Amino acid sequence: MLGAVIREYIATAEPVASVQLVRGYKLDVSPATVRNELAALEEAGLLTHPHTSAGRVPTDLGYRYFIETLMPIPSLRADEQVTVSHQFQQALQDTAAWLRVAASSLARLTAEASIVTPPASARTTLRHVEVVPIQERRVLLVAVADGGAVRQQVLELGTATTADHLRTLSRRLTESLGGATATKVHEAAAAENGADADITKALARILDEYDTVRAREVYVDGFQNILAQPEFAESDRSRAMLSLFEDRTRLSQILPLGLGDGEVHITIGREHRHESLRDCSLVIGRYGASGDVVGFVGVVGPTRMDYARSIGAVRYVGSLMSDLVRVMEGR
Amino acid sequence: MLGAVIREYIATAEPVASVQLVRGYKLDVSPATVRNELAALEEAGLLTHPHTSAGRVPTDLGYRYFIETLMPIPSLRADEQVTVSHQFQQALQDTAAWLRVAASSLARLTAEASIVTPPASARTTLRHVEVVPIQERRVLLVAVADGGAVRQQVLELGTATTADHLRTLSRRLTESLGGATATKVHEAAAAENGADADITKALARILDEYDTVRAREVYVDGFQNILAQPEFAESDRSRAMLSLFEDRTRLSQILPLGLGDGEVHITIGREHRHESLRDCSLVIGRYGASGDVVGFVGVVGPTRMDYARSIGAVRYVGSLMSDLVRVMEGR
DNA sequence: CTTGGCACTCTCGACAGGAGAGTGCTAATT
DNA sequence: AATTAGCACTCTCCTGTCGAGAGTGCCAAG
Repeated sequence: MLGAVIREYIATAEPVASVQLVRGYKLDVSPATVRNELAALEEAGLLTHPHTSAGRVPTDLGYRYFIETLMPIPSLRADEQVTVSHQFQQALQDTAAWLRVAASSLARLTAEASIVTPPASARTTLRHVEVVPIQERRVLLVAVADGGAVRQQVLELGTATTADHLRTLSRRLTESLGGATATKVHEAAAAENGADADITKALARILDEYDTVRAREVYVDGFQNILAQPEFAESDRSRAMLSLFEDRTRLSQILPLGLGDGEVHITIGREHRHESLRDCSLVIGRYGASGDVVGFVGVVGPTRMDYARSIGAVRYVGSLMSDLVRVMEGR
Repeated sequence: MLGAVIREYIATAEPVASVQLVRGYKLDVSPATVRNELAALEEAGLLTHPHTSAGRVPTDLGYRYFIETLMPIPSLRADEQVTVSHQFQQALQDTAAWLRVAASSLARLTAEASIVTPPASARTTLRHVEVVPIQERRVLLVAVADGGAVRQQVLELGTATTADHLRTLSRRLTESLGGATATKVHEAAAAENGADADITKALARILDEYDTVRAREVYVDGFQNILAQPEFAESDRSRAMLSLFEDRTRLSQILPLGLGDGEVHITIGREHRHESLRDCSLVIGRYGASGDVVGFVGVVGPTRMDYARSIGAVRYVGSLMSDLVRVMEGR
C-alpha cells in the first residue's frame, strides 16, 4: 500500500487519494478500506497530508522505509547500458571527458541533476614528473598521478636554470619518486637544495592536494532537469540549490566519505545537514579500484524521485567508472 | 532623460513613472512636461510601457543608445582592483585555478553570471610532449601547448613498446616539434611509422582541438545571481537559460569571435540569436597577448543590468588575464 | 474487518468591486 | 511655443465572496 502511494506520487507529484489507488491498482476493496489503511500508515509516520481534505503524500521516513524494505531495484535496461557504455568508449581518449560523459549520462538516464567527482586515492602516488622551461626563472611543473590525473603549476624560481638541467631533473624525479606518496616526496624535497628543492616542494604540495578529497573538482550536469520539477517552481528554492551547486566546497561536503566500494548511499530530505536540500534526495555511489582510488557518482533530485531508477543508473555508471580507473592504473 | 529612466529602472526593476523622475532627479519641470518628453522617446522606440497606465521601461534599442552615447564608464574602484588582483596572485600556482578565479571575481563584482573561456591561440604551437607508459600497449600522452595549457589522453597502441623507447620518443618529439603548429605535426605524423605514428597522429589531433575555439571548456559562475533577479522569477525562463549554460557547445556559439583585443562586445535582449536570451544581455571581453592567444571573459544578466559596472569589471579582469597569458608565454 | 453513507473541511477558480497608480489629452498660463 | 494644471480614462492589483469539487473521517450497518 505504501508502495502504491509512493509510486503514484512519484508519477504525478500530486497528493494521492484513496479512489485513485483503488482505480489505479485494481484493488478489490473500497476506497473506505484504503482510507483506514492510509490512516494507519499516517499514524506510523510514513505518510502525511498537506490539509484535511487532500490526498496522502509520503514523508521522508516513508521513502526510506520503502527504499529499504519494499523496493525492487532493476538494473538498467540492456539497450540503455549499451548506449551509455558506447558513449564512454568514445570519450576514452580524453581523460577529463570521462567525467563529463559520466555526469551527462547520469543526468539523461535519470532526468535529475548529476554529480561526479574525479577519481583520487587517499594516498596518491606519483607516476611522472616533467619540468618545462618557460623563462629563465620560470618553469611549468607537470605532475602525472597514478590514475592518470594531470596537474600543472607555474613556478617562480629563486635562481635561473637551463633547459638541460630541467630535463635531467625531470628524469631524476620521475625515476626516484615514481610510485612515491606525498609523504615520501616531502622527505625527498627536504634532501634537495636550491631551485630543485623549490620544485620538489611544489610537487609535494600538488600531491597533498590530490589527497584531500574535499579539494577536488566536481562535475555537475542536468541541473535544469530538477528546475523543471514542480517542487522547484519557486525560484527561491531553486536558487538555494543552485548556490549549493556553485560552491564546490560546500558541495563536496555532502559526499559520504566512509562508503564502501560499489555501495550506494541515499539521503532523503531533512536527513541532510544542509537546509537547502530539505526537499531533495541524494543517491551517491562510490567507484574506484581496489578501494584505493575512489571517486563519487550520484544524482540529486526532489525527494519524490524514482529511486529505483536512480540507484540502477548510479550503480551502472559507477561500475563503468571503476573499469576505467582500473584501465588507467594499468591492470 | 533616457539616462534617468534607465538608471531608475536598473535600480528598481519597476516601470518608472513621470513623478518618480521629477522627484528622484530634482528636475525643475512638472511631471506633465516629463510625460511629453517620455512620449517622444517612446515614439523614437527607446522606451515602451507594458500597459496604458504603467510607467516607462527601456527597450533594447533604448539600452543600446544609452550605452553607446550617454553612458560614462568608470573603471573599477581601486580597492576592488586590489581585491581581485590579490585573488589572482593567490591562484598563480594552479593554472586551471585562474579561470575559476576570473569567473568568480566577475560574478561577485557584477552580481551577474559570468563566463570565462581558457586562452587558446588560433594557431596553437606545441611546447612539450611526454609519453608515459601505463601498460605494455597503453600509454598516456601529455601535451603542453604554448600558453601552458595541458591536455592528456590515453592511447591504445597496435604494438608493444618499452619505457625506454617512450622516453626517447618524448624527447625526440619535444625537440623536433617544439614550436610546431597542428599542420606541422600532421606532416610529421605522416613521416613516422608504427606506434610512433599513432602517437604523433594523436598529438596532432590534440592540437587540432586546441585550435577550434568552439571545443573549449567554458567556466561559469554566479548563475544564482541572475536567478535572484525578478525577471527570472518564472522557472521556465531560468530553465531555458540554464539549459543554454549547461550545453557548452551552444554556449560557445554566443562568443563574438571577431573581437579586437581589449574590446568589449555587448549584445542586448533580442539582438541575440538565441531565443532563450531574449531577456538577457551579454557583455563579453576578449583577452590575450599579441592577438594570437585569446580567450573570453564576460558577464550575463538581465537586459536591465548595470552596463557601466559590467563593462568596467570585464575590462579589468580581462586585462589581468592578458597579463597572465603574457607571463605564461614567457614574455 | 469491510463498506456505504454522509457531514465536514479545505482548496481553487471565478467574479465583482474598489483603491491606486499613471497616463494622455485639453485648455489655460507664461 | 513651451509648460503646466486639471481631469477623465485605463489598467493593475488586492480583497472578499461564493460555489463547486475533492477528499477525508467517522459512524453505523453488513
